[in-house]
Amino acid sequence: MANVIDVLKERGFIEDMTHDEELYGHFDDGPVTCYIGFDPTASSLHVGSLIPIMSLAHMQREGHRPIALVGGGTGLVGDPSGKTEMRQLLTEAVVEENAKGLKRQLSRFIEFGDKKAMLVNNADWLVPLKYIPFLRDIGRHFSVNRMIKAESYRMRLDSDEGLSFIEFNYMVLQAYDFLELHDSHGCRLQMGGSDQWGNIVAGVELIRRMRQHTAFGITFPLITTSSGAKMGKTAKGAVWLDKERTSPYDYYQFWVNTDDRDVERFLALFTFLPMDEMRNIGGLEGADLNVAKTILAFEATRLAHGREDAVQAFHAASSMFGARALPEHILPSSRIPRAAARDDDDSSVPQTEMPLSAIQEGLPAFKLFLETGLTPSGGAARRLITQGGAYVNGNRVESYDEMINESNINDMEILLRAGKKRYHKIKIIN
RNA sequence: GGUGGGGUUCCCGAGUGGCCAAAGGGAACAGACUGUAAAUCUGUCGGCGAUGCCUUCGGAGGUUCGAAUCCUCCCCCCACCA
Repeated sequence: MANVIDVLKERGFIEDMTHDEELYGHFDDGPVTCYIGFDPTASSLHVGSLIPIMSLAHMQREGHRPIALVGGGTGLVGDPSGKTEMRQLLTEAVVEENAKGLKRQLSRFIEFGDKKAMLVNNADWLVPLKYIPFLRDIGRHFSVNRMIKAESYRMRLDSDEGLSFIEFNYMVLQAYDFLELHDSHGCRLQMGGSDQWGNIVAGVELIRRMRQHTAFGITFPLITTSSGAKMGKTAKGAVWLDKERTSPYDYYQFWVNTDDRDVERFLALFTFLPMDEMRNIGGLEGADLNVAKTILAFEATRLAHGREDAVQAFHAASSMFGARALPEHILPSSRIPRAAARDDDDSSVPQTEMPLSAIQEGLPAFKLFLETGLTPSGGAARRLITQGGAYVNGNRVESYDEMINESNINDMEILLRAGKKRYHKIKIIN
């Protein structure tokens, strides 16, 4: 079996790691327990968390045991790492609620259960901590001189905002988490984003000092798009893994719109397709890359939402943007339905229902765009139409007060389009 | 506790009585070009069934024909001093 470190390295997951040689050996010695912490700051994870999630999934696939740690306790404190502003502190109730959603989403990627992956919540051991004993046992191993030099505090120490004492403690608590998991589950590897380096190393050192054990750390690169933006942000905000917040259709669209230059890298990071198949697509150019994007979008959507939703999103895309031939030899391991590239199933295109009577009365086009949410305000709808970006059933709307009525209904539907690629269907009901 | 500097539209940031729905930049949106890509150029970018009306410049009052701009009180942030 391949060493997971090689797998992760090859796929682009590793930015940095502590003691490489020994870490390799650690994995050769048998199943390894490793952990990653997730902030329960929101009730859903977003694509920004996909790197850690996928890395845990790879761990599990290679026979190791991943632990997903929900930061129910540290979430009450707030991690200042790499943040310019102090976090809003969370209440315990909110954290608990968010932790539930987190587990549900992680379950799509990782299998939890006996001898499998585990989910722990650090509130369980952090909340009951007693201040004085904690300071005496743990606190004394930390040098303030060193801490204030840590990169993770630098930004805040230099800024006008400053760093509050509660946040200053974050590193110590996270180090303690690592120690706790080391003691209770023999966990000797922590992974995390590159902004977590300081926190991870703090844990590694704490374990060495208190237990005389070597522990390890791996950090992931910050994934940015080739155009330089932080990945996973769109106009509407974060791209969520929760389908109530980001529909499978929108999720699929997010991936299809990947920058040319990112396709190969993203396939490696966000799908499980074998690496040797990816080398072929390095040769693809221009429009041919869209095949690879289609498969990337399909696979990513399948992982997050399941095959059925992925197929639907794929069909909807074919229906709206045109079906595309998907040659067998490109990424052959993908189970995307290649031959049956149907373009008649647009059921996952965003839609709203509207009573027939409302249409019979007729209403100006800009109202329709406003009511479907394609534009945030009436003014924006007027602007869109004035600038020539609004379409009804494929025909450009010429003026914002153009009346829409029964004559625009096809098959009990009206298809609206805003700009080049935002579609919305109106279902007419009696 | 004292002194000084601040809080402006999504973000940064100009504006110190009318010419201010508020410069400039970023983000975003639309058009052209395209491949549901990038880059580039152009336009838009508070709300409203709209050549006008309404709401906005930390909050509440006040002065004035007129306030983001002046006055009073309050809230919050920062720096230095204690």
